[in-house]
Amino acid sequence: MDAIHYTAALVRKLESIATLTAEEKAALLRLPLRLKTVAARQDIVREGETSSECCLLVEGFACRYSLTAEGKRQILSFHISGDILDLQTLHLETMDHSLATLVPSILAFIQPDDLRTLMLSHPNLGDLLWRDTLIDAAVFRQWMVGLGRRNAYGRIAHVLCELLVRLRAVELVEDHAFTLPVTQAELGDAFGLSTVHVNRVLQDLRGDGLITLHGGSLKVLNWQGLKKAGEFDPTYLHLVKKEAL
Amino acid sequence: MDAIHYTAALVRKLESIATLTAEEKAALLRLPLRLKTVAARQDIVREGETSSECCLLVEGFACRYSLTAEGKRQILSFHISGDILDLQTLHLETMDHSLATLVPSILAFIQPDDLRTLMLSHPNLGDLLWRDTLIDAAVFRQWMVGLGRRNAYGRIAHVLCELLVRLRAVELVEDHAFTLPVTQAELGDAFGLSTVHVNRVLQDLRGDGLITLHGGSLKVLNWQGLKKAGEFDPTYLHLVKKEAL
DNA sequence: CGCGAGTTTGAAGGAAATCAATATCCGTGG
DNA sequence: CCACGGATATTGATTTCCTTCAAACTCGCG
Repeated sequence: MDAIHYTAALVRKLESIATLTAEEKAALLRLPLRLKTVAARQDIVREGETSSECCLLVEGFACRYSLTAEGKRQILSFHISGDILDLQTLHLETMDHSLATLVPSILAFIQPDDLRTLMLSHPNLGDLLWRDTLIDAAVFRQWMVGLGRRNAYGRIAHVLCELLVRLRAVELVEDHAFTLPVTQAELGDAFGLSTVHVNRVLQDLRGDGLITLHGGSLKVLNWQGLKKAGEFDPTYLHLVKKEAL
Repeated sequence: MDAIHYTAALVRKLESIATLTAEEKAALLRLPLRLKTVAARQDIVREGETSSECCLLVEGFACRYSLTAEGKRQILSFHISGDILDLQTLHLETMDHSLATLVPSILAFIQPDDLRTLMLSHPNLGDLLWRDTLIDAAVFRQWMVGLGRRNAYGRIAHVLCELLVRLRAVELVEDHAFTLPVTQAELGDAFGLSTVHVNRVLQDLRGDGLITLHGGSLKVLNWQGLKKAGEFDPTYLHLVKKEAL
């Protein structure tokens, strides 16, 4: 990340879901931030806590998760550069789930009051943040469809599509390839699958010539095929620029 | 529903998640409404449509759902009296899922502009509506945990707990009993289960003395047991009055 | 080189789906 | 008031997808 403006990631992300005026961009860039670098696999906020700041993921990869009584983990969403992780602290007191980094990341904490001031002076930005939380909810719903009604192959294909489109919207995709810094165990936690089965499904996806995946880098070889396998329709992401898909 | 104020259901619901001033209540009750009665199992809005009004469920039962390519349905949430069904039309253009009634219902349509005017004059109500959409998202997340990490028995137990608590918050529960106007097929669509399996799980729940269910009426016999079976913790509903649970 | 996290493979077991049939409920009209 | 018909619920038998357990393998790294 170039050093100039850490909120640039946020601007770029918000521009992917709406159009900003120059003044709005400037106001976003003026937001006071408290920066923090965090190692991989560290909790950012934990279920039950009352977090007093909103957290912007400037660079890195994070996830939202919840633990069941037996200690099983369900990952609820993945987050990328520019995502505001806990906008909900603006309106809800206690966290009903946890947030954690997946790789070493740069976080920027924003005072809720600064955000409120910003929204008062720029109502459109307030609407835009609300829009962003609604899109998050749409992503949850789409995952629910996968968990409830798609088999493992379709579920994994679907999220890979989702990640490709979201990452491309913030210009983190090059030549249909992106970094997926997630272990197979974590993929399993995200889709309610065992590590073993995730592994087998990934092999199928490779065998069917849809993707390659090694180290943390994923490349989509057959975008049409992957979309079809995951029944992926990007409408729910409500991006302004429709992708050439 | 007593005829006086159809928005009373909304006031009661919002009061379950926050405290309202007298003036705020009055402003809500002044909202212009277009009323409509709808038969059971009718779509209210369909995926892909652009809905131009916000829909308040005054009385009845509704659900949110999505269809996969093979025609499988995933129910995403259940809605009860007082719920605003598509607040998202305020900020998102196209519906990424559908809404339907489950029983004959009374709907009240509100013009987004009326809502916007209301929020301008009463910023707290705007915050409150935002809070409501955040709570909806929390409910989605909780269902995801169920779909991904709980077995059929736990999933069903969990939603029954959720419905009891939500219905009690709007005073629709008497003596641990409420109407659950949902077929076993619909429960299956909600939890990613087959009708057959839902049936077997319900028998287990009955056999374990946790509930009775006949016709559309459900009674919780053993609340502690049901909560335990569903690992239910009502925190995520963010209700103001904590229940005596 | 050797260690450990992550990945891969094999075999066996289980939760839930599917298929198929029967039973029950409930509203409607005779 | 009862008989009928369609929707819903129940039951049994079989199959499938995925889990669990256990072990071996690979790769990056100190």
